[in-house]
Amino acid sequence: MDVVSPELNSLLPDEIMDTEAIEDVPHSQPDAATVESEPSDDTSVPMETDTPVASENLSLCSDAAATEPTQVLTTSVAPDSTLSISSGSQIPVSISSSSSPLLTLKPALATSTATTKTTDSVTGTVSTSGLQKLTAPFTISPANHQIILNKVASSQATEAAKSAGTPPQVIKQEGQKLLVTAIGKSGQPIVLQLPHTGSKPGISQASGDTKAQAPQFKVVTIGGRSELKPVVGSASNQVTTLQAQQLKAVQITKKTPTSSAAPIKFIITKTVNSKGLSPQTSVPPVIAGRVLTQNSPVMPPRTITLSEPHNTTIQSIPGKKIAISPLKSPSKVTVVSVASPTSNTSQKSVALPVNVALGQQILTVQQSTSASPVKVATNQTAAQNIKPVQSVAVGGVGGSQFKTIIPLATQPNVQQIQVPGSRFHYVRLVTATTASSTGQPSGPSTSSIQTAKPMVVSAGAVRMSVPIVPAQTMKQVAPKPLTSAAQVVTTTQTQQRLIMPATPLPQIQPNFTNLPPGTVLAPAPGGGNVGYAVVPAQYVTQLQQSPFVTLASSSGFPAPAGIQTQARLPLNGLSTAETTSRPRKPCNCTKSQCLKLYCDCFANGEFCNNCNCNNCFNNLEHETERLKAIKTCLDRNPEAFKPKIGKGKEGESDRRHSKGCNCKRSGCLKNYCECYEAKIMCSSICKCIGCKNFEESPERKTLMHLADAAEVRVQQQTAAKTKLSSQISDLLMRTTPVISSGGGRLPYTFVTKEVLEATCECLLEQAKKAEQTHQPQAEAERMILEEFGHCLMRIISSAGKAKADCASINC
DNA sequence: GAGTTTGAAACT
DNA sequence: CAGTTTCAAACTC
Repeated sequence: MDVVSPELNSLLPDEIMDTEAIEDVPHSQPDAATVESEPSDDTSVPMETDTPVASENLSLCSDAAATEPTQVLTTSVAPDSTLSISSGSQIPVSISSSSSPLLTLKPALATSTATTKTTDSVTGTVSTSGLQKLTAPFTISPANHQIILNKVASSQATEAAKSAGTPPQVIKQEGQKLLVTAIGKSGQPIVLQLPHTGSKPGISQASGDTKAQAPQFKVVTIGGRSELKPVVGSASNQVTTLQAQQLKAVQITKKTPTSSAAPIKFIITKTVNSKGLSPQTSVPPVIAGRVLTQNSPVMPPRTITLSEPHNTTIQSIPGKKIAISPLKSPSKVTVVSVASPTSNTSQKSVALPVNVALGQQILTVQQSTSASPVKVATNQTAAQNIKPVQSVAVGGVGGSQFKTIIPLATQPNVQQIQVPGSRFHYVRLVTATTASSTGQPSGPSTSSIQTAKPMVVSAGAVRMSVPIVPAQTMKQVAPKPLTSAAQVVTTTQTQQRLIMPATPLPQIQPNFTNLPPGTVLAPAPGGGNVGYAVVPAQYVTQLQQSPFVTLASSSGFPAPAGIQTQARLPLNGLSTAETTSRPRKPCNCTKSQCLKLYCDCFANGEFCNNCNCNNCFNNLEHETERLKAIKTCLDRNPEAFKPKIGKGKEGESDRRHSKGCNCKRSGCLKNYCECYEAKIMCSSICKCIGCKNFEESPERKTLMHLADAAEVRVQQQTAAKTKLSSQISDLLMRTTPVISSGGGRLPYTFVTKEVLEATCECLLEQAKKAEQTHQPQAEAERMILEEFGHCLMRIISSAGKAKADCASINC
């Protein structure tokens, strides 16, 4: 779907063009031709919050205090149009913020015209302040799912938008509008437009009511086939002019037509609009919604236009566009935050690059495998005006990553970090420190800005760890058909790697191309305006006590198991249980501040935790320094954070060191050698001297045998002990009544045949160990006796404990 | 636990 | 790119 004309596309900054498809939704003027089932204005049944929701429900809810300005957006969708990810299934999508009631999009049965009537379509309450939780319960089809959350901060333009070419407006953070769009049946793109009611002068509009009115709109296309011609973006119709409108368009195409397994992209857009929501206004800002149906006979793409009328002002939409990299992953969740221009700012049609300096708020994580291209165009303004946004990407296909977003104490702004050639999309969240300079601070909106909290992706207490599939290519690539379902959950090969701190260092944009997957967004406590930091996924476990941003499904809406259980997904090839249970080896750095690759923690992309290091800077409190260090390392070696051990040449199944070792004295048979440490043999790329770490090496074989024997012994010993413990426990369970009734038994009472056998196994293992290590007889006896003592102690301890337990039970 | 050895990382 | 220095882990005693 080509929502964006080539010209507009060309205007997009290259940094953000790594998206497979970027759709530009220019002036929003839904063309009648594009909208098939577009009723007249009178008949339009817009999105009303009161409207009984059809099976599909998209709601953004916040717990925000009533005092804070909020918007509730409700969208009604034509009955035939389905807003469900999987066929027929309900897809409630709710974004709730704790601070304030949020936006709710309810697809209604009636189709709404694109008109900008205030009463039409979507009404929303947006609270700009307070921590916002975003709950996105949704049904994800097992296969390619994408969820995109867009948070757009828009302010009502106090004045009519100036003609195109005027300088871009400054975004004022006074309120937020949250638009949630989701779901199209397979092959049916859904476009959500939010035109502003206010008329825009100076905008040439070919036709349509909505043209003049919609200063701000959002277009979200979901599920549309890639090959389908985009409903929006055609020259004649639809939402077109960027100049007059604050535009955010997200288009997702779904190639797989029908099956539930078909890739589904779910887009949630949240717009922050503070101004329009003045408390005095009796009528809450209304967003007119329109459902547009494409001509496609079989899988008609649908366009839902949500127009948000601004009674007082017209929002000019600068040409700023944020292109979100194409979603290759079958499923993904992306949150995009865009600050809407303030009222006074002039409109600018020029597409502005999304970059850190501009303070754009885009958080996108995208997977490459899924075919459907996604384009997102958004308005963006100065960073200080941007509202915090958190995005979680759920990637499905292999190489997926876990990302966890942790809310910051202060509202962060999302900034997209461009990593040329990177498979990943990085987003930096920067806390907005100041209110919008240009915007007219309305009472409620202004206060809300200060109190605005980062939007939390889920309301539940569930810690979110979402696998993210890296975008494979930076260039626009024709979407590939999604293949299998349930990839989201299963195919994660995560590795803990650092990404980037949220420190506002526009100049620092390290090349993360080679960063391994597995990242976490975490708050940067000491980071001042640092909103979020990308931290190793493992570090999330360190922060379990802290409030996490969670992505949870509503109670009534069973989220995919993968999402809720992502924290348990494999990490670095190991299950979470393994990774968590096996503590990372603490570092002992003293001089490097743990900001050089000398530090294993840093090299592995981990924060130091429970280490013995001195003057450690590898933590959230030193995000700035850490970021610089990361950049330095990447500048020196772009692959610095890549795993050193990778696959060998094509056709080779053995792993091998990416650079090879340089050992000179160790013979590559000690852990000094990275190859040996990784339990791999040296290869031709190694520069080692006197290497003995090769296949036929007798020394190596000997070492390996010893190591294997030791490992076996350990395992056997562990098993024996486990068995002993279990048998003791079992015995205690059986003897409990005796104890309770008899008033106590001596420990030897518990030495049954089973216990005795287990004890003997332990002793035998100890004897074998002594024998294999060629211990003298005295030493062997000592080891055996020592083990025997341990066994006895365990028996006695268990017996005593059981006795105590029984006593307590009797009491 | 202190000291030594080692090789990767960092530096020149 | 090569040589040197720095650094922290691995190892030894």
